[in-house]
Amino acid sequence: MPEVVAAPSNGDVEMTDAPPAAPAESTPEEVESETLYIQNLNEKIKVAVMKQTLTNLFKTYGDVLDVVAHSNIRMRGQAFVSFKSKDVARKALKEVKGFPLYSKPMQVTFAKTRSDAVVKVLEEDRFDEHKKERLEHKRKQRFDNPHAVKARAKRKAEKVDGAAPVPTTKRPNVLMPDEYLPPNKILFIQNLPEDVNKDQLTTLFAQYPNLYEVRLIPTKKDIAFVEYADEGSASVAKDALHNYKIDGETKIKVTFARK
DNA sequence: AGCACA
Repeated sequence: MPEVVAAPSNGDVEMTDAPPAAPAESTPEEVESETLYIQNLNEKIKVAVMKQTLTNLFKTYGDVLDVVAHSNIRMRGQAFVSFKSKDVARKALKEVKGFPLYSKPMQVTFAKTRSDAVVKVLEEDRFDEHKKERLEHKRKQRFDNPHAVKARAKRKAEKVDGAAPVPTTKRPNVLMPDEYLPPNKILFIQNLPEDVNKDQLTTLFAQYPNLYEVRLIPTKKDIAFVEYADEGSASVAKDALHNYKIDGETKIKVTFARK
């Protein structure tokens, strides 16, 4: 379970001098929403963990009403994060866009449709109606699915041709906290007491299967690297030993190492 | 790439 974590940026507030005049040609001016649609999420991360992480990350901008994510083919790598207002969503979008969560820069836009959670809070009386409509719409989509898919693919293809190269490289404004690193068979141990030795650590980490090697850093006595045979084994040990009180008092920090 | 909410 990820811990509470620093916001991705220093929270600089920008004035919203909205330029409503000419919709930039290749930028089909997005309609704002209380909900953000996030893409390019690391698909190795289990959805429960991802949802928890997103909640923690986004609550620094305002109350998070809901986070929806699915692991099926069509929906994996994506999530919907709902706030109580568009203002909050807009601010969050600006600051979080391009932020590398679990090593993958998040792609953030406004969601196309209204979330149940938002309707529930903003217009509770219409909630049932909203849900009815939504499900109705879903039924229809399913029905004429094959056509829709083809038409969509075609439009996409055309669009790609004339489109300007997408500026995929947005430099993150902050360094990724350890907790957001993707799984790795190597663990990074921090906050070790000065006097631990290799044997102690080996004994500790060998409680969990497939330990491969423990490496101490001669010059930095409070950190170490612990390697397992595979990511799964490393992950088990990490979950078990993160915040473990190694000498009865100092909690060690165990995260995946950076690649 | 992919816009959901049992």
